[in-house]
Parts: sequence; structure tokens; C-alpha cells
Amino acid sequence: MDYNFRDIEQKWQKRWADNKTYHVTEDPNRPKYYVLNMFPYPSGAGLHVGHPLGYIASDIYARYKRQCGFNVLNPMGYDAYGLPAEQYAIQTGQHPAITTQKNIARYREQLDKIGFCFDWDREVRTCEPGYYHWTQWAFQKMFGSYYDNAAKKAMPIEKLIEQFNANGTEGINAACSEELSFTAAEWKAMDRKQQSDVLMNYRIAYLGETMVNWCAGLGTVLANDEVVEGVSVRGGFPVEQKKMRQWCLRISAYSQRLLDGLDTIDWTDSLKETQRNWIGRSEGTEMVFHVKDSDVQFTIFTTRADTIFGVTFMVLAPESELVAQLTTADQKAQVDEYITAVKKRTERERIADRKVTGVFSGSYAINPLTGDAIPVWISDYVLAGYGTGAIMAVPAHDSRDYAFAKHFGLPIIPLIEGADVSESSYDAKEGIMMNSANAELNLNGLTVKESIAATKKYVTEKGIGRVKVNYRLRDAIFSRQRYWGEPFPVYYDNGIPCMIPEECLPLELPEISDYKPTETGEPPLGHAVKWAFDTVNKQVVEKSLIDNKTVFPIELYTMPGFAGSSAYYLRYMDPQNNKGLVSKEADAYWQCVDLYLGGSEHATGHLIYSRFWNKFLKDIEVSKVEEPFAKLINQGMIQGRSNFVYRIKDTNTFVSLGLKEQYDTTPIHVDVNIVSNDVLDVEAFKAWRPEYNNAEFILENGKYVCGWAVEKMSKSMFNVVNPDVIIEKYGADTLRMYEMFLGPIEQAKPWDTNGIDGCHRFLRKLWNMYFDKEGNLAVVDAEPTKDELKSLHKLIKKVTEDIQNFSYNTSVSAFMICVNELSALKCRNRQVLETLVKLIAPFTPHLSEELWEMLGNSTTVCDAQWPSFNEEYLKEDSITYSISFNGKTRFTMDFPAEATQQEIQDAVLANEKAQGYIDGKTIRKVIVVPKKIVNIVL
RNA sequence: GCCCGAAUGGUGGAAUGGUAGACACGAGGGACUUAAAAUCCCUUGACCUUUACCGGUUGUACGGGUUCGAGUCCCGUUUCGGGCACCA
Repeated sequence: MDYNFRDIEQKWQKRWADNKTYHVTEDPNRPKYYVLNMFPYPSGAGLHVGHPLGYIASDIYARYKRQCGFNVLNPMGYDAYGLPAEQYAIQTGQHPAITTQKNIARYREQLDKIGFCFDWDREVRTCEPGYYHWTQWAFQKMFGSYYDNAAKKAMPIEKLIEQFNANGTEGINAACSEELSFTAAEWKAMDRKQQSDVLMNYRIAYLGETMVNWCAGLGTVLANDEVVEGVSVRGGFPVEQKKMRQWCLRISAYSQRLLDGLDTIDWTDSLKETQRNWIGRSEGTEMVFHVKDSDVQFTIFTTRADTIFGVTFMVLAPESELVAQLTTADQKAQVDEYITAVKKRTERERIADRKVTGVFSGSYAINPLTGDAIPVWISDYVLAGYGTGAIMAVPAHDSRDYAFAKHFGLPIIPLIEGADVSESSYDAKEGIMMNSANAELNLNGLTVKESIAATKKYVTEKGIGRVKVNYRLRDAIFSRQRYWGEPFPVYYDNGIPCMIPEECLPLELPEISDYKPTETGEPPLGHAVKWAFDTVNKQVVEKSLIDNKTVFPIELYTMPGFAGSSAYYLRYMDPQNNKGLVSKEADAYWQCVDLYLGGSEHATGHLIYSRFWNKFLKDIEVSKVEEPFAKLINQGMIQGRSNFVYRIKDTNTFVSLGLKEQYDTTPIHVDVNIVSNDVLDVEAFKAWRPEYNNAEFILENGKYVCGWAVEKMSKSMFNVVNPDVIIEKYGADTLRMYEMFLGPIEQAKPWDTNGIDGCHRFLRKLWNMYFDKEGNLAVVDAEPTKDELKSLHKLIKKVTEDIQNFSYNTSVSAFMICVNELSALKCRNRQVLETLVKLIAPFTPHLSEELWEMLGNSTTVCDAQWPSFNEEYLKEDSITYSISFNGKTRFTMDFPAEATQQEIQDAVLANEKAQGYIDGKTIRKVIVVPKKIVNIVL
């Protein structure tokens, strides 16, 4: 009987769908396991063969866990908001919802063919009102919260207001944009707008002024890569650095928790390290410097408090508010000129072109330890957004300060013994201090480490400064001037942002006629005038308590891509719930994702935002756990394997790879789908493109051999392989096996269709084991033989271990070895063959179900209990040891399996003596390697 | 520049410090076949030796080291990949 994978796969996919085989419900009597893939953005190109890699890997794990008795949640959905659909809409006028809908249908069709155990009843789409309801809701909760540094959690903003009413800012320890100080009386005296502004300083979702690339000509904010030499790539309009009001999320408040949480989760070290770098915790000292002949003082941040005696100048960021205060009249012209020049440069240009620039402010600061007056400069190598936007410069021990000092001829004072600073600075944090003493503090002779501690202690006691931890993590900018995203549930009352009442959510995205910005420079939602009116005045004003009949402007920004993907794993737990994001019961049952699979490209995006979002939801008691993803595996990218033909220059003649050195050739990408084992299908090539109709070929051995290279899988390289094509030719089970066989999941590897035959042959061979020549099921009921049991239990052990370690590639090999062994044994034993079906079921579900049914089972194999192995069967009767002298093997000896190492050693030595091999030699050591080698060291 | 990871046949890749190259592809040879496909068998790191068998040397990017024994551990170097990048 032939292995008719097409019929088998269709049959089972239909049956699974009809019976809702993979539908899961919360079941307190069974342990849960939550497997999750990062959900895809449904692009117009459809899935290529690289996309399902992670889905297959997690599907195998989900199926394995299910067979182990777990109640497994394995959902799938779509990250449906995104730029490509919107760009397409601008070009064609096609509504992004329609494009997205189409793409999702295509994705679903492709996914269904692979045989996943997804519970499609739990599908989510970020662009559906029922889903983004809860994205908007979470945003509102963030708006209504502040972060209490002492309690280390988010609290309702009302609590803060209470405190303001009672004591002003006295005793407040909250995360904020800038430190404020006012009394209760002052608070009460503020009007609504002023109070709103003050609260913005504390809210977790807040409107803040941030630096953006603003392009007036296009009426939008641009990303850095959309700007070159101060003009927009598209249109060539001038672009300036501008502070703009944007919605932000105070993710920085969670820096420490985001950092600490990393120690509690099972992610790869490299990914954790990337997140640690991104959060960028740095422990240092803040010190206050007074300005000479002035009341002004300012604070700097340094991690090298020990170098305070080597400060020879100070530097302010150009954007710093201190610049205006410290610039003296006679320097003003120069400073203004410098600031203007800096403003024109984009972030990108500053990084690309690192020539030293700066200007003297005219002021001097007083070194609090030496009393020296030191010049204050302004330079763009100091960033406004980090620390205090001002630094103390120690050119001897900081390379950037050194470059600046050399350029402007400022003094350099070495502070570490033996450090040669004539050519470059000495940045290392080691050595013995010198030149570092005043009447009260003497660092000379101490190590750098000791000096930092001593200086911290000193400045703290003297009130000059304090110990401070800084984080590089910035608050997330949360608004976009785009159409295809979640609308903000916000309207403005006399400039004060107000939340649309919760009962009016979701605020639905309106239809608009034009996806470009409006003529007045507003985001695309500005076209939806009627929507704004209806929403705010009918839905909001009439339904809510707001007693006003004027038209309120509504927020026209939309949310960024990461908004919808930040809590989707919670929504899968309870996707239809219209009372809340997730019910207490569902959350309590599923808790967190046990296994999360996705690409490492999300290390500093989605995986940070999501962790932050979850921590916030935990603070407001929606989610139960601190960390959403207990274990994370980054699947490696599947790269493309491109093929080339070699055209002889200025001809239409193509030369085979082996002969191309004899000609002057140009390599040309050729569609990998008309190449097999690097041999070109010449006729298909001629038909591929009109210009190749008359192509001629110089062959080798009658074949045209193509060159190849590993590149990114992309249309332009003609190396995209569609899973549908593979499935049509080999079946989904072969595809699943082969994707796993390619190599370790975490590793990037090229897709090479050439190897797939091996996996397909294996499945056919496996299939044929169950049937005789006439095609009848040919299993016999009998006690398995010892050899059969040994082979089988070796496999159970290996596969069980491999699945737990996610080394599926070696599992596939183990299956191949076992099937070869069983074939050699002519195994027809029902018990053995049935167990084999269970073992391979996670990898090849369709084939397994079919065999399982043929073997007379009425249940599905996906519920069949995972077999356990018995060490007894794995035991050998005797074990062959290699006997070697000084590592060189001489001969072998057999020993009973239960022989101890001592017995083996004694027996070997007795044999040596009897044979006379070791007469007159000194034996230094005898090493018995378990089950392998006896090495006699002379 | 800083941090992290990797390097094994023609290819993808195996190998708790213990006989390197499992398994698979490709290639070569053979069987079956009118032929092809399919299937099955043998060979396949390099080099040397031999009519053949048997055998030997060498070999996991490079140079050292630890060890009876190193692809694996340690030190240094090179190359490639990834992340961060004026973060004071």
C-alpha cells in the first residue's frame, strides 16, 4: 500500500477541524501548559518555508505535552496593524482592512496545510474592535496610574492627587519626567489645565515633549533612516529636530523590575544580555557644581566620582536648559550659532560624523572639592536625554573628554600612577590614584574602586552629591501619525486630554477617504471629521456625565505597532471575553506562557514592551504573574540558498559552473524552483523569461551546473521556497520532519530543498513497515523480541530527552536509525509498531493518525499516552572494551555488563601479565572509561 | 570601539573530557529494469602503503597550555555572524 500523503493529510485535517480536536478549555483537574509563537504580521507575500519553523517546533512540543497528559493551550492569531497595508492603501486606495483580511485568509490557508494543533477558536486579530478594546483599555489604565517608587508598583493617580491635596509634593517618591516641588496650597490654587500638566509628569501613559525628526513639508514625523543630510529622502523637504507632544509610556519607571525579572526566567543568556544592555543600568554619583559669580548651580552624573580631582572643564548638552542660563553676553552670538548648527544635524549624522565640535559658554563652574574655577563648554557629544545632560570632563581618563581637550587645547591632569596620557586617555577602571587630595579627602594611593567608594561617601556626607542609579532605557513614544492602528480613546477639553468613558470603548477606527495627512498637516484621522463629532459628542458627551454641548477635538494619533502585541498572550486565555481583557479564572489557570518561540529581532522591542505591559497589568491585578514568558527560544532565521547561472559577457550564452573560469562571465540569479541539485532545467530556464528564449549553454557532462550562495530569502534573489509547493510534492509530514532535521532550532541555516528526499524516503519506509507486499496491514500480536525492545526503548529514551531539550534534529536521526534497525529485524510486532506511531506522532501527526486508526484504535493518537522507557531493555549482556597502552589501542576484550571498573582493571592487568606484555615496565595508572576503553599508562 | 555567539568532510549537521564525522544530502560504483522512475547494496575527510586484503600517518580556523586522553577545558590570535554604540 502506497504512502498516499495527500489523501491522508486532507482526511485528518478535515477531521480535526470537524471534531474540534484541538479545542481546549480550562480544566482544573489537569495541569496546564501554554505554548506560544510570536504571532505573524500577515504580509502580502504569504508564508515562505522559513516562517513555519518555529510553529512546527512549538507544535511538536505542544503535541508532546498533550500526550504527557497536559492541558495544552497552543493558539495562533495575527498582528494585523502595520505599515505595509497602509502604504499599499495610500498607493491604491484599497482599504487596509481589506488587504489585511485577504492576507490573513491566505496565511490561514497555508497554515492549515501544515497540520498544526492550534485552537483556532481562540484566534485574535489586533485590528478587530473586540480585541483593541482592551489595548485601549490598558492605555487608559496607564493614563490613570503613576508609579510609586517606594511601593515599586503602579498606583491609581487618585492616590497621588490625595497626597497633593494633603501635603503637596512633600514625601512623594514617584517616577516622573522632572522633579517638581509644590505645597498643598499651591496645588489647590492651580486651575484644571495646570493640574492636568502636573499629573502628566507622573502618569504612566502621558503626553510628553520629545525630540523627533519633524518634516514640515510632509507634515509628519520621520524615522532617522528617512532623513539624509537634513532633508527628507522622499520629496527632499528640510527636516529639523523638534520637540513634539507625543504620547509616551513611562517604561523607564519599570527599569529595575525589568532587570531583576531577567534572573527569574529561562531565556538564553545572550538575549538577557541584550536586554540588560538596553536597560543599561549604571550606578554612579550625582554631584552639584556651583557657577562662579552666580546663584546658578547644576548637577552632573558620573560613574567615576574618583576622578573629580582631574576635572578640567564641564560640558553641557546643546539642548540643556542650562545653556541659556550659563551663556554670557559676549559668548551669546557664538553659542547661538553653534546651537543652530547642531539642530540641523540629525541623530544619524551626529553618529556618522564624529568630529569634535563645541563652544565655550563664557561661564565657569567651581569644583566642589578643589575650589578651582573650570570652564563650562557646550558640545553635542553630551546627550540631553541621559543623566542630567551635563558632565564633568576628565580628559585624562575618558577618551571623549580627551579628544575634546586636545581639540580645544584644554588641560589634562593624569590621576592614575603610571598612566601615559600623552597620546590617549587611560579609561580603564584600575590602578593606583595620584594627584587626588584636598584638606579633607585623600585618594592618593587608593585603587580606583576604593576611591569611587571613598568619594561617594565623602560627597554624600558633605551634601555635595548623592549616589544615583541611571538607566539608559527611555520612555516609549506611543503615538504615530498613521491611520492603520488603534485610535486613542482620548478627546481634548480646552487642551486638557480626557479619556473617553470606559463604557464607550472600544473607540472604533473610522472609515476615511484619504490615507494621507490632511492639508492642514494633521494625521490621516483628521479626515474623519464626522467621526470625531459623532464619537465625542454623541457617544461621549451624551453617555457620560460631561455636561457640555461643544464639539471636543478628538485625538488624531494612533497607537504604534507594539501596542497590540503587548498583551495578546493574555487575550488568548479568554479571547471572547467582553467584560475584561481576561477573566480572573482564565488568568489564574493559564498564568503565563510556559514556552514562547520567536525571532531574536524582537529582543529590544516587543519582548521589553510586553514584559513592561504585563508588569503594569500585574500591578493593577489583571495578570497574576510578574513575567509573561517563562521560557523563550529564539528560532534561527531560515536563509535562502540562491542559485546562479553564468552568462558570458555581451552574449546570450551561459556556461556551467565548472567551466566558467575559462570565460569572462556575469553571475545571474536564477529561480531556485527550476534548479534541482544545482542542475538547471534548461528548458524551464528558456521559458522563464523572454530574453532567455534563445539562450545557449555550454554544458559539462551534459548538464548545466549552477553556482550557489546563502543569502536572505527574498523575491529579488529568486530563492523563495513556498511551503505549499513542498507540501504538494512531499506532504506536510515530510515538510515538518525536514524543517526539524535541518539543524538546531536556535541556529540560522539555509533552506536547501535538495535534502528533503531523505526525510520523505524515511516516511515511506516507516509506512511500509506496517504493510505486506499486497498492501495489507501486517502486524502480528506477539511478545516483542529482545532486540526489538532494545531498539524501541533506545528510541523512546532519546526522543523524550531530545524533545525536552528542543534538539529535534537529532530526534529525527534517531527515528531513522530505529526504523532501519527494526526493518533489519523484520519487525512486525504490533506492540512495538504501535509505540513507534505514538512516538512519532508529534512530528508527523497525519501519518501517525492514519496508522493509529489502521491499527484498530478508536481514539486519536494525539491523546495517546507518551510511552516511558525501561532501562532494563537497554542493558547489554556484555560490553566490549578497547585495551590501549598510552592511548594506543592494541586489542579488545569483552566483559559482562555488570562488571565493576575494579574487576575490569584487575582482569586486564592479569591478562597483560599472563601475555607478558608489561614485563619490566612500570604501570603508572590504569584508566577504565565506562563502557569504552581501558587505558594502561606506562 | 564595547558586549555576546560561532568556526568540524563537497553540503546540512552528530559527538556527558573517552574509538571525531552519527544521521541525511550529494557524488562514485553495483543489483533489478527494454528504458526511466522507484527500491536495494557497497564506497565516500585527506594523505601514504598494498595487485588485493591488512595496515599506517594526519585531521575539528590558527598558536600555545592543562590531561593518561581535548572538537569539547584554559590562555592568546584570526575570521565570520549578531547586538549596542558619544550612556559620562
